[in-house]
Amino acid sequence: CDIRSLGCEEKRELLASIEQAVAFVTTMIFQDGSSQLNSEQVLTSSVKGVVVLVKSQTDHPCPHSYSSTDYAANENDKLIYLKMESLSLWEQEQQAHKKFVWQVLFQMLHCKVPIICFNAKDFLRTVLQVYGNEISWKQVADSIVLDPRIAAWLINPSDTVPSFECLIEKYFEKPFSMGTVNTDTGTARKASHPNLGMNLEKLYNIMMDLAHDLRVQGLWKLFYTLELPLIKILAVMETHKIHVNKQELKKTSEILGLRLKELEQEAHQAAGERFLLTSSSQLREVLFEKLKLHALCEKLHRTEIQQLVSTSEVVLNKLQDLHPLPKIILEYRQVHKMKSTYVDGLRTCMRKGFISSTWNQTGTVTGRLSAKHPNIQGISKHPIRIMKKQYIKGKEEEIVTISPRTLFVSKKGYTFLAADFSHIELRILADLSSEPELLKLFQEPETTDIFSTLASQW
DNA sequence: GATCTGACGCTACGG
DNA sequence: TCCGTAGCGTCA
Repeated sequence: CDIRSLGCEEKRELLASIEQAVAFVTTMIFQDGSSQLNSEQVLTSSVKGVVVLVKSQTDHPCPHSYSSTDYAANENDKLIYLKMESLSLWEQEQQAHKKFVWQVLFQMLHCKVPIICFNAKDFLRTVLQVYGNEISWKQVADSIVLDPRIAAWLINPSDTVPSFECLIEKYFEKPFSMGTVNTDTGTARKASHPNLGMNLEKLYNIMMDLAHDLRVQGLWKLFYTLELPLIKILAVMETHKIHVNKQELKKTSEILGLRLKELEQEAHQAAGERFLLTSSSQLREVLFEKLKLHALCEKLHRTEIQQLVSTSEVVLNKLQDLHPLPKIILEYRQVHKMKSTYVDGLRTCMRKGFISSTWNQTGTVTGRLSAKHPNIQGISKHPIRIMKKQYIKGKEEEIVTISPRTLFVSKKGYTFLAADFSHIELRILADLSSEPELLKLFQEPETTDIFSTLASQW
């Protein structure tokens, strides 16, 4: 039911049944009619509302006891729709509706019953954003959330983007066709999701099966104590914004652009022809077919796929003394990377002077996190120094230092703090193994680089 | 002719 | 030292 149509008494009943629920299965619905269960996640489309399947106490004490193909819904289960978009209706009515939706969500988040959601992080972040004034992140952090996608990834980490359809195929044996979503009319209502209730029911069963598999594989503790709490942490992180120095960014982009033009001219002069400096194949032609520099240097690294002589940093370093061009290219690449990725790239990620990365919990095969837009884990540590030509009297040129990390500005009254354990895995290994040589290494305070010391001994 | 897509090359990060 | 990420770029 759409909760807007409920009377006072029915609302009370709904809250009561939420109190009694054994689980919630949720998905967000977007303006274009798609849901979180659709594989083509359209993050550009804004959120319309949330559909919740409220699972009541079933007659089956153990959810694993029935087969995966049996996804008949319990008739006591309730399917509710919480509208979240704000339309220009009567102000008062809207406020009342928003308040009741919040009551429902608040109760769901607090009743110590699992909320099952495919891509739970996006759901929690949206709740935090919509109800930012009424809710503290601590309240979200207290909730119990299960995400089938993360469970599936933990079982098979090389499958980094398991879609809902893939999970269905896997856990319901035979291929399954998603309910066709009415996208051609912009007014797709709940009626255009005839299968949504069934899909949520399936999602519930999939989660039960995945939970079973996790236990069998000894991964449950990892899932429950590490991956699940992390969902909420990442959701909160994504609602926080980092201020970026916009003026400095613009100024830096211009300085770098000027330097690139200078370097391009120098390169063309050194090469004796015009060519595209950013094209490795054109550079390869100049260096090795025209100038034949590879003849003067043995054992040059080749490219991975085509096995051509590489123009990588390693190779250019070796060619430095043979010709002026390699050195120019090296500087060009350094400056170009700085401009395209850390300055202009950062600017495209900015909204109103701020950035906030998107964190992917299931994006790697090694268990690590990854970040994008911007990839905050990949911002260069090292400042670069460039010559800035200044046409001011008495000052021919000056050296400007550009360090990408200083472009991020902490909130007023706050400061960025970086904290990290030192060689923690190796310390744990030393402790657990009691290996004498390893222990000795940590007891010697003068050891500067423990990895190279260790490598030399191994 | 303009635009999109996948393959490939290069380079930053952390560990 | 090498691996696995993200991102920018060219080219067919």
